[in-house]
Parts: sequence; C-alpha cells; structure tokens
Amino acid sequence: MKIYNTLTRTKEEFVPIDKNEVKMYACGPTVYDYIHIGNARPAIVFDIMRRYLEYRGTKVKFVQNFTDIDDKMIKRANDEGITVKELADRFIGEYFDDAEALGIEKATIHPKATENIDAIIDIIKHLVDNGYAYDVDGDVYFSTKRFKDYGKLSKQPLEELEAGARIEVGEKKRDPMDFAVWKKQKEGEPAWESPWGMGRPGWHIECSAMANKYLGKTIDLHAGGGDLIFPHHENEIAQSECANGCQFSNYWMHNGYINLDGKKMSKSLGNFFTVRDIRKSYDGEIIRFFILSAHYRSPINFSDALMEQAKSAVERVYTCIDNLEFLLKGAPEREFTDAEKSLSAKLDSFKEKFIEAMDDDLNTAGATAAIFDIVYAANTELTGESSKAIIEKTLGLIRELGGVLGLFQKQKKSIDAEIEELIECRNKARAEKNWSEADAIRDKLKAMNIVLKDTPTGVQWSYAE
RNA sequence: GGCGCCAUAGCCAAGUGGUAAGGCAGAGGUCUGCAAAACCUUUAUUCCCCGGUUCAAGUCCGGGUGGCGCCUCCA
Repeated sequence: MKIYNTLTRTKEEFVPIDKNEVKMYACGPTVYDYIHIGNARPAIVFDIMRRYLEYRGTKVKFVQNFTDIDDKMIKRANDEGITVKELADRFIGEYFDDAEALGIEKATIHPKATENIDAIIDIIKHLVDNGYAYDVDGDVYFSTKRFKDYGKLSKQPLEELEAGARIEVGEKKRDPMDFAVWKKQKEGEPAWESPWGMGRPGWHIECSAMANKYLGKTIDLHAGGGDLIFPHHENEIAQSECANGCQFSNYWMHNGYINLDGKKMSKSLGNFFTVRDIRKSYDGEIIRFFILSAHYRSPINFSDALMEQAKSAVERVYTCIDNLEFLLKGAPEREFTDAEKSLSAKLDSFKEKFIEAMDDDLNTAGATAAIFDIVYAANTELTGESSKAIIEKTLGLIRELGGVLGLFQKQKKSIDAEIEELIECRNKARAEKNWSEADAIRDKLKAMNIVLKDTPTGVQWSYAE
C-alpha cells in the first residue's frame, strides 16, 4: 500500500519495520469539551487506516493519547468549579460516546498524559542531561538550535520560523523558537514533583514520551490533523530524536480540514459544530460516510445539504442490503448459473477495485464507489430466481468491504409477532382487493415506524428512520 | 515574507498520458390497485484561463486567475 508521507512530501510504499505488527500513534483530543466535526475527521480516517491494515492481514498496535492536562484544561476546570481530573474524566467519557456513534474502534491503548508523568520526566531528564533542554528557574525549555534537523517536517528553515515567533509574557526562554517541555507550577494549578520542582508537562513532550513508552524509539506511522505539523509534530520529532538518537517515525500522515463556508472550522474562530449536536439530526454513520466521501487530505466543506446527500447515499446501500436479505429467504439452493458465474467474477473485480483504491493512499471515495458498483450489480442482476449462494456472496461482500470502512454493519432488528400479524391481515385484504382496509393497516404500521414495500415476490418491511 | 494545498456537471467527488468512476438532486419512462423501492434512459465533445511537450494531456512543464491553509492554541 502507498501512503503520502508528509516527511518526504511524496507517496511512498508503506513498509513497516516489523512486517507482523505496525506501530502507529495518533494525537488524540484535549479533553476539555465535546469534540467537533473537525476533530472527528482524523479519528475516523486513522481508524480506517488501522482497520485497513488489519484487513490486509497486519496486526496494528495503535496508540491514541488523551491530553488531560494543559492551559485549556485548567481554565475550563476553574470556570466549572471542578478539578482537572473531573473535567478530563467527564470528557473522555463523552469522547468515547461520540467515537462509538461514529463507528470508531478503541485504540489498542489510550494513554493519558497525567498517568505517564514518570515517562515524561524521564525523557526531559535525558534531554537536559544531554544539553538539548535547559532549566530556567523551574521551567524547562527545549533548545531548538541544538537539533540540526529542526524544521524537517514542516520544511521551514529555522530562521524563517524565528521571524514570526512570539514570546508570551513571563517566558524565560533563551531563544524565541525554544518551547516549554516542563512548566513550573502556578498558584492553584495541579502539579507533579520533578527534578526541576513542582510543575506539569508541556504539550509536545507527552506524545514523545508515550509513543516511546508504548511503541518504542522508532515507530512506523504517526498521524494527526494538518494543523499539528507545526509546531506540535515538529517538536515531537525534535524531542524524540534528540532523546533517542534515531528516527522518530518513518511515516507521517496528516488529514485536511473540515471547512465551514470555505473557511477552516476551528475552536478559536468559533465556527464549529460539535459531533454531539450533529448527531441530533444525523446518525453517526452518516457523519462517517460524509467524511469518507472525500479523500482524507482534501479539505471538505460541512453543510446540511452535504449531510443530506450522505444520508441518501447511505440509505441506498441499506435498502440494497434489505432487499438482498429479503431475497435470501426464498432463494433456491443450487450451483451458480452461467449468469451468476459472470456476476461472481464481476464482484471479484469490484473487490479488487476497492483494494486498489484503498492501497492508493486510502482513497475512500474510490473505495465507496466500488461498493456502489456492487449495489448496482445486485439491484440489476439479482431476483427471486437467484441462487442463495450468489445472493450470499453479494451481501457478504457489501458487509465485508463496508466493514473495512466501518460502514453498513447495522443489522435489522427482528420484527415482532404483532406486526407480522398485521402484515398478514393486510395481505389478506389485498388479496380480496379491499384496498381501503389494506391501506388502513399500512398507515397503522407506518405510525409504528414500519414501512412496507410490495414486491413481486412478497411484502418487505423496514424501519422508517 | 517563508512553506504548502486546491480548481472536474446543478451539488459532492474519483481519476496510473490513451479518449471523463461513483453518489446526491432533476427530467422522462417501466413496474405497481395506490404507495414505496428498484430498474431503464437522460444531465461534462470536456476537466478555471493562456501557452508548451507529446501521435495522444483533466493527467506532464511554464505563466496567469481564483480559493484555502500553516508559520500562535487548534484535528
């Protein structure tokens, strides 16, 4: 499989260090609030990367952290009158609630910064001891000038970066480009003991520490949103490579932004929608499909109209699944006919198309097109006469490929006896051409959220929404 | 100023130099007691503009135009 590596700015064949287990790390959310749809994109995209690698037969050790201590956490906790830990616990819970709705599987490990203070202190100590970081009165800064490759990810020469660098009031760094790895405790802030006194970790250092602790010195893949390239990922590289003396991550993947009216959605601009809010109108699966409808590196615009499009598209697939499950009940068990053999071959080619698309830098839009090809083939070629085996193969493939994308896995709930009886009554009424009675029953079922379809092979039902 | 991305139908979107996937919406039709779903046909002689390379360019090169992003916390 090929992926676009931000480090080299080219599409490269993805070759993990250990063929049997890919080690990947993705930067997770700072848990001070609900996530917005823009935060959901990397979560979904890299969940698919992980699923796809697993689908192709590689184990994946996937680490995604929670940043549960930083300025925003402290401020928010103070505003709410609760502890930072209480705030973190709450929004980690809310994160998993949203993630589950979006079909995001849990990572192998979800470490928290506050539970890895020892590892963080270890790496800082190492950096200080080797002259890469320095202590100024309880604050510890990383010295960017000591790392000659600084800027290799963002492709920015240090001088250029320096020109735009800012120093916050109260910072004691020696150079504008230096950044904090340990922050001295201020009044009322949570703090941990360290060789430099009471304090807390800077943002960038936690990822370096946890990636190293859970995955090792050199990892295969590091992923995150494009806005993390600089400074977050650049700083992670500096810290990790200075501490470990070897390459930090062989591949870097970055997703594009979600825009609102063409402008980047961001918390600071306030032009964002939370996943929780969107979920009131659209199922998580629709949100997921919407995000997968474009390539992960392209920007996508969020709008209600586009969500409606996504919704219709998802429904098309589920309708097909419904129809196939219905056909399956009466399908004859026999060998493939010639036509079915050719359909079977066509299905194989769609699967190949799917894999080719995914192999090409996770082209999910191309991959979903392959699923729609299957839907079209099923709709046009499968009938009440089709063999059980060919229907099962078609249905199985939709579920299989859908599963790789985390889509189309819903099972229809079984129908209860009362409803079944109503459908029977309506069938009888229809047989007697008692249309008013039949329509009355249909209306009654509709009120119960059951929608009927009369097909040449019998009556199908489905849930309205 | 530095670094980078994007421009394909009404909307969304894929596209390895070989003659424009897929989805949504629209129109007409088939099926149907009606409905729903599905199916069929239809909607880009052309991929922002201008040059160039080539037998062949949406795809490569150069130059425009327009939009967006990072360089400060941000996914």
